[in-house]
Amino acid sequence: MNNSSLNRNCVIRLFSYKNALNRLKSLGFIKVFSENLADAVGGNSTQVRKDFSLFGITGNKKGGYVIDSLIESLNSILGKNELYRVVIVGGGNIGTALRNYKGFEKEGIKIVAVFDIDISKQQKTGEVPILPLEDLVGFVAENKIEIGIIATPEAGAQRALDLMLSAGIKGVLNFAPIRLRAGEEIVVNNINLGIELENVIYLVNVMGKQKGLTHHR
Amino acid sequence: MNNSSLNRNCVIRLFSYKNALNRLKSLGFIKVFSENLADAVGGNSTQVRKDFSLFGITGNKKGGYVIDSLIESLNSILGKNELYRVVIVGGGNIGTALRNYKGFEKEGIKIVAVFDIDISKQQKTGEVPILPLEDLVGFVAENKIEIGIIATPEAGAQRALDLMLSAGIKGVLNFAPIRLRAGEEIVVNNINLGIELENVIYLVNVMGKQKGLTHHR
DNA sequence: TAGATTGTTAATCGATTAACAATC
DNA sequence: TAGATTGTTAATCGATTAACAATC
Repeated sequence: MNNSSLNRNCVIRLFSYKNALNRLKSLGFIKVFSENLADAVGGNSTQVRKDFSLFGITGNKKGGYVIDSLIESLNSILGKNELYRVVIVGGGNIGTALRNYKGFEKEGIKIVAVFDIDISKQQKTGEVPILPLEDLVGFVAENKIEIGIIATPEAGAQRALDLMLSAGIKGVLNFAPIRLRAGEEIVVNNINLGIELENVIYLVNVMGKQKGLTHHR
Repeated sequence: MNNSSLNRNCVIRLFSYKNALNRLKSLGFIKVFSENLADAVGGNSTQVRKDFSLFGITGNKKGGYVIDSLIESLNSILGKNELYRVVIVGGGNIGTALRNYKGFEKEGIKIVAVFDIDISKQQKTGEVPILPLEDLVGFVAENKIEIGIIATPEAGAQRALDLMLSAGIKGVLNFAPIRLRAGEEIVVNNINLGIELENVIYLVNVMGKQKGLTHHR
């Protein structure tokens, strides 16, 4: 664990392994080999073992890995036995979709509130209320929320980040297509939907000329 | 252009440069230095120049780059003077959000139809109709669509991909949290929202111990 | 045991960064 | 010219993969 290769890609792969393991488990499997896991996530078996070894996870020399205990190890490494509460700023298309997205629940992620400047969008009641933006700082501080999602238009994103920061949020997933200015004390992970789609388009165009070039990420 | 470093990250950065340049242009700027561009996308100036050099883009030894011609070069490299038509499979939260997402238009991307198995969601009229899934293959073939988005639940994703493939689609942006089986002849770019958010959570937790570790992607 | 699989070291590969000559 | 900036080569850095000993 003192190893310096605490690498972003590696962590992402750990999450993928965990997802795949849960799927395998629900299919009734008890054990896996590194080879199976590699297939499930589209990697190679050496890398699976290397990733595990980086975090001190070990299996059985011949018998592979016991799924249950592997999931347990991953959960403890990835810090996921708790429920994570998340707020969203921006109640537009993306914000609303994420508010209703079913995929978060089973990962222990709960969207607790959405904030928007547009008063007409307000919904003070309901399981996930939509509140005015000026309530953000108070709400976050009071409920000790650490994670936020920015789903505002480009123009509102920096302000959203600044508010979040001042409220004590420590990590942000940003969907606004702009690079945000932030200090060292906050984690920002950017998803730019336009760029992701354009990237597919570009690769398709390149593929027209060169042969074969499957791209999985 | 015969250089083999035709690298995914590099292409993504080219898209970012283009976005930043459009922004700078709309602010009235005429020229940029590699240093400015690096700031705008959060990179470093050597990398900017290296990326350009890989694609044969040159500037002026002292005067930096003229924004207009730089945008033009990038557009021709990234293949973006055309309008790209895209279909979505899955009319749930994500699919609907993407259908209405404003950010695509200015990138020359147009969502032309959404397909869903749920008949009750159908909307045959309107600018972006929601059609039954069985119309997908015919529609795509007839309109020569090359790019698709999968926004179905996990269970429907592989079928969606197979249908798209058989209809002649060549590139897919996949939001279903599952690794799809596809041949060499199709580009698949996966976005797993759960994993992206979990990654933020993980980094925040790690940051609690280690100091500073801003993460921008 | 023989075969299969893990865990790790060493080699390779690729991407980023530093250094610097060219030149406006 | 002197200073600043580009474009590119070489060095570094990090991540992936290959090889293989350990062993169940």
